[in-house]
Amino acid sequence: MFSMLYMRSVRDDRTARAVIRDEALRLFAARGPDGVSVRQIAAAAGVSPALVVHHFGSKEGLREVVDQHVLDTFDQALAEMTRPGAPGLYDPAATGSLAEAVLRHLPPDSPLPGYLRRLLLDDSEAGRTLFRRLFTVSQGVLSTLSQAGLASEGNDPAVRAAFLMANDLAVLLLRDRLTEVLGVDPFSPDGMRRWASEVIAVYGSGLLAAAPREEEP
Amino acid sequence: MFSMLYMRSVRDDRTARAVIRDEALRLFAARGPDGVSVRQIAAAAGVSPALVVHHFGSKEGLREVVDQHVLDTFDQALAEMTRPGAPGLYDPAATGSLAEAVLRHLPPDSPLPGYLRRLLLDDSEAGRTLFRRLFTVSQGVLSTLSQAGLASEGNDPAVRAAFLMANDLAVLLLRDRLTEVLGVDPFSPDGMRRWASEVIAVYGSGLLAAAPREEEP
DNA sequence: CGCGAGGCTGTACAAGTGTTTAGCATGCTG
DNA sequence: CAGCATGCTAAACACTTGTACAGCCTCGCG
Repeated sequence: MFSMLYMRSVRDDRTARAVIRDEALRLFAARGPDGVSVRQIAAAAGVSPALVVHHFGSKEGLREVVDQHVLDTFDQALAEMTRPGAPGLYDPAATGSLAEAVLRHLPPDSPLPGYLRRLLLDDSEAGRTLFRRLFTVSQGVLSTLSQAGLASEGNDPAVRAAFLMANDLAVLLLRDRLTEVLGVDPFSPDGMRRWASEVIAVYGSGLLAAAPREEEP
Repeated sequence: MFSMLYMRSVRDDRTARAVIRDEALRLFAARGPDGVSVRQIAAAAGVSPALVVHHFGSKEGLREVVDQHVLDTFDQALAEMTRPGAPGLYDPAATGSLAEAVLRHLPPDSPLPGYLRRLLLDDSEAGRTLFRRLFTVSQGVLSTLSQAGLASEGNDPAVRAAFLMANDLAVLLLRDRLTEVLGVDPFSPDGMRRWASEVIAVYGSGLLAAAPREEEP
């Protein structure tokens, strides 16, 4: 009666496999792989639990596919913003914040930040890969800024690059907590502005420098 | 035959209840409450699973007791190092690192840092309480340093305090990852020295300042 | 048309979960 | 001494978990 094409919603032309992957991504990001059952993923995707196993072999297999998918997506975004001539990243006024830059190119309700957060925190192979990649980028940014005379690599370039990266990631890792105590989401436009302002001030001339007058637009 | 006293090991005079609590603390820190079963906790404590429930009502009850225990222990350590006249914390050369200060007063294999890490990351009531407390301390330190002329509160004191706190916590949250890319545990004596050195440099005069010559003792 | 392949489901199973219950043994108290 | 509370265990419960199996339906190809 209904052809395969009509099995999928008119507004959703993804294959069932892709739907499962996307729903798993969303749920894994929110509750972690151990906090979500195959049945819940299947229900969210509107399929039977057995189909999940059919397409991905096992729950662990699904996790690996989602990990790789997220890593690929992230790499793509990263390549786009570190390509020669890309604006912003090497601008000292941008604080070199990778997290901020990536977030900007994502829909506000994207599950990707949450998933990346878990990758960085849980110790998985994909997480280690991601972290190494980020560290390399951080070292590259610092080196470039240094050669341009916009920053110093310090006595311990590796540690300085790690310090800057860790500070950057901290906002992603503690987002909800910071939102609570500050009363503003640090990833919202307003939050980003306020956060970046302080980061620039401290990175620019240290904690001791007197606060310059706030400029009103 | 054997009195109750001899039921406990000669070298361990804790009550069974305390043993269970401590083992739960250790296992929760390592794998998270959801990653540990009541049976595993009981086995680690050398008791039956039913005794865990007998003493704590439920697994959730046990978690709450452990949460409170950790919070109490932490508050005690915090009170000790923020008491008037305590050395170090307000010393600008100490970077005001709370994490570092607390870590120093703990045995190297203590499960407490790991548990605190989870409290900060998972969103539980105890975690929110802990985070608020830390934020208050951070605000206090910044304010004190400011009044002493050792730092500026910046245009946005709340955000600056949050920034400093988040940076501090990032090392705790990403410890394993940082250890991998740097080749040194940032909480080891050597790691602390290298990390603190860069933090002091950046907080002292910003990223741009030329690196001063490394002083050899 | 016939027929195989693949997407897909319903059912079942073994293992592990948190928790309940009944009961044992010990030490304290009347 | 009698009796009771307490610390503790073994067994069983109801439930959820991941996964295997058998079979249905529809499409595409000969």
